[in-house]
Amino acid sequence: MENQNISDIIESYLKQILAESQQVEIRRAEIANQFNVVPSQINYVIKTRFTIQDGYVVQSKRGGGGYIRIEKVKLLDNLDFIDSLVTAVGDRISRHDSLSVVRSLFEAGAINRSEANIILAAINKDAINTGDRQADEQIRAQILISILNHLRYES
Amino acid sequence: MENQNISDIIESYLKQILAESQQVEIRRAEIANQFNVVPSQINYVIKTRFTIQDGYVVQSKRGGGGYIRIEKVKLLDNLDFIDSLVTAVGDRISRHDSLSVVRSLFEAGAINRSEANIILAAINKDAINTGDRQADEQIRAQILISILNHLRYES
DNA sequence: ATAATATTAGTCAACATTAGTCAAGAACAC
DNA sequence: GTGTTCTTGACTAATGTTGACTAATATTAT
Repeated sequence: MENQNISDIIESYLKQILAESQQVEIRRAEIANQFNVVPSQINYVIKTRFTIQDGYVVQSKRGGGGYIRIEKVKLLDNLDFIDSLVTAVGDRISRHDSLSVVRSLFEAGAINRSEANIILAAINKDAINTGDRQADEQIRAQILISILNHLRYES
Repeated sequence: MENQNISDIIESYLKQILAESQQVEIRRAEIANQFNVVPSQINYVIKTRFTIQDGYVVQSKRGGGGYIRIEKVKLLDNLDFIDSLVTAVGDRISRHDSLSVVRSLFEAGAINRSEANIILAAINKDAINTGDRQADEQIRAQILISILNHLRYES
């Protein structure tokens, strides 16, 4: 049933480690070799699956002894956390990134599963579809920010 | 029963799988090839025969390892009620009228207070404000309908 | 110390691989 | 005949893969 591409597999591998450890440190070339992909694909995986919206912070160093370190971010108290999400949303946000925001809210305990699902219904493609992508991304951002601001005092 | 068109046949094929499994995941091109139709016909079949009214939720992903996943969901017993609200919302809805819709949902027990508040945050003036009143009313309608459709089933 | 070289990771654009949309015409039902 | 449903394909969009080139850091040679 699971029809996975290699990026998904690498993502799973890293998240499996992160499930038991606060952080994971890799050598890019080594992982690339292990999964038989070009090194830059590791950057792609990180860029698309380990963003701050997803709750990860990435640090790296080049040169001899270089590394990429992925750290699962500790959720601050709710207010700072919501601030950081508001910043992350900004003036406009893609559908993909907005999913990460909702997931982060859920994982932080700011919303429960049914609340998350309602928010997802409010920002999905059926809900926001004016025909102008940029307009859609702006509306999506405004809705998310309105909800985030509501969550500031509700919770 | 005799003269089934190809869309009906593809529908049967998928529903046969769904009779034994909660969900089915396909590669569009593969199924199209199997039934000797163009890929977009699969979209047609899904759009006309696997709607939320029928009790199906569809998700998909493009790119390498892409898929279309059809999930059979358990519909709740509030369908007529939801239908009536969807009709009431229509193509566009004023802010004032949308408050009534949310109130109805709350009073019917379809949502609790914090869910209601999230929905209100999603459709209030801060959230939806393009400068064009008619556009705002259309967006508000789409968001509400998307949420209403979500409330049809257990998730 | 400084320069040269080696060893890492980062960026970006081209290409590949999927699914989605839309509108025109065909087939069908009445 | 008319209106609806079905079929098709051209075009679009999203996502993934690859490799050439760049940048940063460490190590070695002088």
